[in-house]
Amino acid sequence: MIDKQTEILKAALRLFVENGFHGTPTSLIAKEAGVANGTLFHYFSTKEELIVSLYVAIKKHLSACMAIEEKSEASLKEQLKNIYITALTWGIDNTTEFRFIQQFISSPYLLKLAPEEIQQKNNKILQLFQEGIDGQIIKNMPIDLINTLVNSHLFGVSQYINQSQLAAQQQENIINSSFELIWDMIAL
Amino acid sequence: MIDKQTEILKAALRLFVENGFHGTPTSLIAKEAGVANGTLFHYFSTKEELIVSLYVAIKKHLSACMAIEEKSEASLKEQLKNIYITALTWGIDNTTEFRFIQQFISSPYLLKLAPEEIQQKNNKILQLFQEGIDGQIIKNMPIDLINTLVNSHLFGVSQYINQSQLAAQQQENIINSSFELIWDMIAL
DNA sequence: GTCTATATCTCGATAGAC
DNA sequence: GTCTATCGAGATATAGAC
Repeated sequence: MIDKQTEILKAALRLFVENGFHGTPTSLIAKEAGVANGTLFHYFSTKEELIVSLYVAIKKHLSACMAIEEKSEASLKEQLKNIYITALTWGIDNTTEFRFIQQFISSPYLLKLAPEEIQQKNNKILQLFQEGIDGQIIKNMPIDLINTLVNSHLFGVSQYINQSQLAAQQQENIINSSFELIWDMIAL
Repeated sequence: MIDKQTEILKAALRLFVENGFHGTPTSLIAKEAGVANGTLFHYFSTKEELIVSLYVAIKKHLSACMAIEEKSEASLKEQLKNIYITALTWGIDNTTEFRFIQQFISSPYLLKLAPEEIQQKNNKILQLFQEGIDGQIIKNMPIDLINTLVNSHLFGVSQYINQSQLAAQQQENIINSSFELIWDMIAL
C-alpha cells in the first residue's frame, strides 16, 4: 500500500462511479481501501469533503496531462488539434475518472466548489479561439460558446468510443477524424 | 391541487435538481408536495421507483413534444432542423427537467431502467441520418456516432443558453445559427 | 386514498486507546 | 496516524386508524 489517503481516493472513485454518491457509504469506502472507518475521517473531515477532494484531484491529474509543451511554431489548427487529441485520449484512457467528472458536474456537489476552482484554467485555449476569430480562421461567435461546444463534442466522442467496443485501428480513426468534424463546425 | 401523484413528482423534480438524490429525503418531498409521508409510499413503493418514474415521465413529456407532424415534402436538412429546434426549445423552456435528465443519465440509476426504456425511440432521426448518408448529403460515418454528436451538441447549446442570460433576440439568433453549426459538422 | 405514528436500520461522525 | 467501538441523527418504509 502506497499511501492510505490515496487508497481511500482510489476506492471512493471506483465505488462512486459504480453506485453513486448516495449508494456508497463511507464505511464501504474504508473497507475497500483497507483502512479503518475512523482513518477515513482523519483525512477527510466529512463525506462531502471527500467527494469534492476527489474531484479536485482528478482535475489536477487531467491538468497535468494537458500541460505538455507544444511547439509554438505550429499553426493554430495544429495547436488546437494537439490539445483536443490529448484531452480525448485522457478521457479514453481514464474511463472511470471521466465518468466521475460527468457525474460530479451534473450533481449539486458542483456548487460546493469554491468559485475559483470551478472556472476552468484553460485560458490558453480560449486565447487560441480568440486568435482564430481575429485571424478570420474561426467563425465569429462568443468564445464561451465555442468552448462549450468543443467540450460537449469531446464528451460525446469519449462516450461513443468508451461504449462501443472498437478495434484499436477504428478507434484511432475516429480520434483523428473527430477533430476534423469539430473543426468543420467552428472554422470559417 | 390537481392530483397528489403529480404533486409528488413535481416536488421531487425540483428538490432532486436542487439538492441531488442523496440530499433529498422522501419526508421533505412529501412535505413540499403537501401530502403525508405515507401517501408518497402509496404511489411509489420505494424512493428508487420514484426517481425512475420521474425520469420516465419526463421522457414521455419530451417525446410528446417531439411528436409533431412534419411535412414530408421538406428537404432532409429542413426536416432535421425542425427536429433539432424542437428539442432545443424544449431544453430551454424546461430547464429543470433538462437538468434532471442530465443528472439522471450521469448517475447509476440509469442502470435501473429496463433496457427497452433506455434505448431511444428516435428511429425516425436515425433513419434520416441514414438517408443523408445514402444520398451523399451527410458524411459517411456510423449513425450512432452522428446521433451521439448531435445529442452532445444539443446539450452543450442548451447549457450555454441556460447559463448565460441572453436577450430574447440573441437567444433566437443562437438557436437558429447553432443548427447551421452542427450541420456544417455532419454535412459533406 | 390519506393520514399519524413509529419501527428499524444504516450512516456519518466522534471518542479515546494505542 | 491508525484502530475499535459506539453514539445520535435521520433516513426509508410499514402498520393501522379513518
